[in-house]
Amino acid sequence: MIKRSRPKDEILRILSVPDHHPTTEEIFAEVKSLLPDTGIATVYRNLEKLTSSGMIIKLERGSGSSRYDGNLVKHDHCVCKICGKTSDVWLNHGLGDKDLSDVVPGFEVSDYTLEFFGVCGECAKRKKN
Amino acid sequence: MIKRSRPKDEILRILSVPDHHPTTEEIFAEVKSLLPDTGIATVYRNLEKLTSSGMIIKLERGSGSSRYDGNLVKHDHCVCKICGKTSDVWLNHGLGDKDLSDVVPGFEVSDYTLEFFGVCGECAKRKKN
DNA sequence: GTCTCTGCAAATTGTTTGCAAACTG
DNA sequence: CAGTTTGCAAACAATTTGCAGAGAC
Repeated sequence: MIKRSRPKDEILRILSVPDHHPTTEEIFAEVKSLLPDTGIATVYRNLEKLTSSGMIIKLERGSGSSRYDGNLVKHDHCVCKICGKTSDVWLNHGLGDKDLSDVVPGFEVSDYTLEFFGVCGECAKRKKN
Repeated sequence: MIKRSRPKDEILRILSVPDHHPTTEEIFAEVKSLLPDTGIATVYRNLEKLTSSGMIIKLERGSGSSRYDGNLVKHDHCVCKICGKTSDVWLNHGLGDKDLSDVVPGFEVSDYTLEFFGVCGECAKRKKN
């Protein structure tokens, strides 16, 4: 059974901002600014609990701190290779409707992740100068 | 300038096996079985060098050791949520042909990753018993 | 009251780095 | 021989865990 707590409420509030995909470190910093004696372990434990109970989505990063998404409606993301900034992408590629179960023979597929990699607007501008 | 070496050659040989996506640890174990005094750092350094020179592809895993792919032809993967086994997926979703540059406005997209998650045949069988 | 959640510190995991010696072209 | 690569050990970064006390239902 999952109980409420101040840190958990704050995390959910932070992740309710549209198109916002903060890293664990960023979430920790924001929670700590409001609840100063929050430990990083609490943030990790809450993010894990919320993810496994399906209330938020974990965006696993290859390197660096994981990011999280509070929007449960299926969509994709684009990730800046330079600063790591992650934004929502709403593309109709048809995968969302497709019956994933027979996409791969002999594999019970239940979900997918589509990520675009590139350079975000700010980093592109910075590179020019 | 990138020079050849026994460990590097072994890594490339291991990754030339079709539909084989070993983790760093697995690659290390296989190289070490042939070249017993290979250090793990050598494997990491070679994988990084081969990846950045475009000779192999790194499959970043959210958790656990990264996997690598020696097949440079663009394709997708499916990943077993239980054992981590990763297999090639050749699907014509049209993304490969699409001009990625205008998939996301204000974002210079240069590449994408599509991964399916589910349960592989072996793990499905094991779960039944 | 019971079971979950918390802060803290220590432990783990996957990866990277500094160094002097060995190897490659 | 100049520049790259190696093994080793130590350093790192992100995350997880053990514990005793505080908090939620």
